[in-house]
Amino acid sequence: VSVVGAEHGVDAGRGPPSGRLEREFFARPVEQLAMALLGMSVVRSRAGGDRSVGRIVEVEAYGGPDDRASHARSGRTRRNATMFGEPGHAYIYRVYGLHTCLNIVGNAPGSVGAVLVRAVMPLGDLSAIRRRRDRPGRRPMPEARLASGPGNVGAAFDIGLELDGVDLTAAGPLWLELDENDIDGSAVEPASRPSDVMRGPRIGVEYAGPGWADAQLRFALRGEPAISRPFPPGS
DNA sequence: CATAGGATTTGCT
DNA sequence: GCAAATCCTATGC
Repeated sequence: VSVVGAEHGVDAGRGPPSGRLEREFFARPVEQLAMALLGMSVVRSRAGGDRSVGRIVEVEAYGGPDDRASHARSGRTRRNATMFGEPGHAYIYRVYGLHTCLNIVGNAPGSVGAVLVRAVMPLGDLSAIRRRRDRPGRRPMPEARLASGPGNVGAAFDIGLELDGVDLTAAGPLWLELDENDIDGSAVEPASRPSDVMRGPRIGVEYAGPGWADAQLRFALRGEPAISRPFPPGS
């Protein structure tokens, strides 16, 4: 894994080797990619500003036009165009008129898909994240709640629509790493512990109908406090 | 061109 | 537990 990030002020020489995930990592079926993303670090670097880091703990996989729960279900549109592009880019969309959600474009060659990041455990620059999330006059929320839920991920990491299409493998405002700020070492082999991964139906896709609404495409690291909503018993 | 509703969150009842 | 916030995409006439 190549070491990058100096252009954004990252101390690349500290700790174990660390660097952006590269293109090949994303070029696989979204169901696999979703599981592999659990435990990875997401890094948001604002020009001349703060740098926020967190650990991905919950994701959902969305497929191509045949997936009736996916934004791609009606084919390519202006909104979802990024989903149909190259793996390793950020697909960002607005929901309910106010929240922005972060997706990571993946897929095997010739396929379409993306992984929705539903929850992140904040690891770095907590004050910057709290500045964007805590309400003045109200009690600071628990760390695990700061980026719990797809809309909260967008708010906590200052991910706006202008980041739609950003290449996550290139120097820029947003990227992913294997072990950046991995304080306890538990993210070293993110996809190698199936028993530590919970699996269940995706959230908020009832409209998709049988076979798609209940497809087991939601994944989370078992026991993580930042998980947005409970899984069905036995997950 | 009009309109329904959404891969959600929050605060109030 | 429920409804408001809020806007733009998708769809149908």
